[in-house]
Amino acid sequence: MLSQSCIYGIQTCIYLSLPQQLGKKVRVSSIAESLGISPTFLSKIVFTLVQGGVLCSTRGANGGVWLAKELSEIQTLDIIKVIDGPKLFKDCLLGFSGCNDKKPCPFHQQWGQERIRLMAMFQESTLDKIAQKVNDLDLRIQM
Amino acid sequence: MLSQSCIYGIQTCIYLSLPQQLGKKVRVSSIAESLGISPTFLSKIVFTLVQGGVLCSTRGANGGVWLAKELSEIQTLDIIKVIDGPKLFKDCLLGFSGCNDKKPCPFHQQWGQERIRLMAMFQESTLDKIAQKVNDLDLRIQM
DNA sequence: TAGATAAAAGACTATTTTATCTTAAATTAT
DNA sequence: ATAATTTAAGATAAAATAGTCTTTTATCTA
Repeated sequence: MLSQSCIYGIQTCIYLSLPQQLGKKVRVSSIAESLGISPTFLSKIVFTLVQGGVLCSTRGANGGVWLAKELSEIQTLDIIKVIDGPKLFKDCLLGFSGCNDKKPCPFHQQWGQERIRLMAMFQESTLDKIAQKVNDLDLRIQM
Repeated sequence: MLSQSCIYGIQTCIYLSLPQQLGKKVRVSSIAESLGISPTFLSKIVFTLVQGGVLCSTRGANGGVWLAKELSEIQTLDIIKVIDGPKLFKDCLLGFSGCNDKKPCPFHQQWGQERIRLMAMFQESTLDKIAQKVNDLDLRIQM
């Protein structure tokens, strides 16, 4: 469904949305430690998110990364598109390159509907709503 | 979403469901040629489906493979579970191993609902319905 | 200005997935 | 029986994904 890199990217953005981190510059190494991810691997994913306009970063002492926009303006869908690309929401489920509305594969219609629902789920899941949910339920970000 | 092997497996089963092939023993090599897949790669996927009870096979001259059950008794979900396993319908979307109803991740509730819809789609898509659809619309199985 | 810090970049390794090539085993037909 | 055929099996290769290690570059602080 989502690549491991994408999962780490979403986890990172959720982590940066929590009150403890929000508005601060956070070191990639401390994110990696909190989430139990390899620091250098995460730094590549973070850089992808920086290039994609989801995060900002600065180097050097007291450097770190932070969310590039307001929580309400970052959708989970943005993160997925930056890391995994749009293929999940574009490609034919059965891999037929010629599949389209006029020449649909057997799943075209139904998968089209489900895909819209999935996209809506990821669009509506903005970081403010996710952070709220995490706090309300006292969730821990943990593997 | 689905692995390439799983896509090939589903394509193969659909191919075997069409009137031209139904009830016959079909050589893997001719399936592979029709679908544009590497014959030896497909033969491994086919063997997985044989072991999983979806297909039957016999070796030797005039050998080949065929569907192990009635079209109405083979769900796309069966094929997916045999090839990709149940992880799509079990694992936490965000990769949290401790995610469950009592300690849900931020997507647990919504993803749970979408996952049920996806499972239903793959359950309801039995090979008879798919074959019917392919014939009604004069679809070609083509890449 | 110098040293410390932390992201960026590059080279490298490991694992999984996808795919190919060759050989073995089973079945049929002659 | 023997030869031809076809799946099964095994070894190998290529590509994508996941992950590590080292060096470079930018930034802050003393």
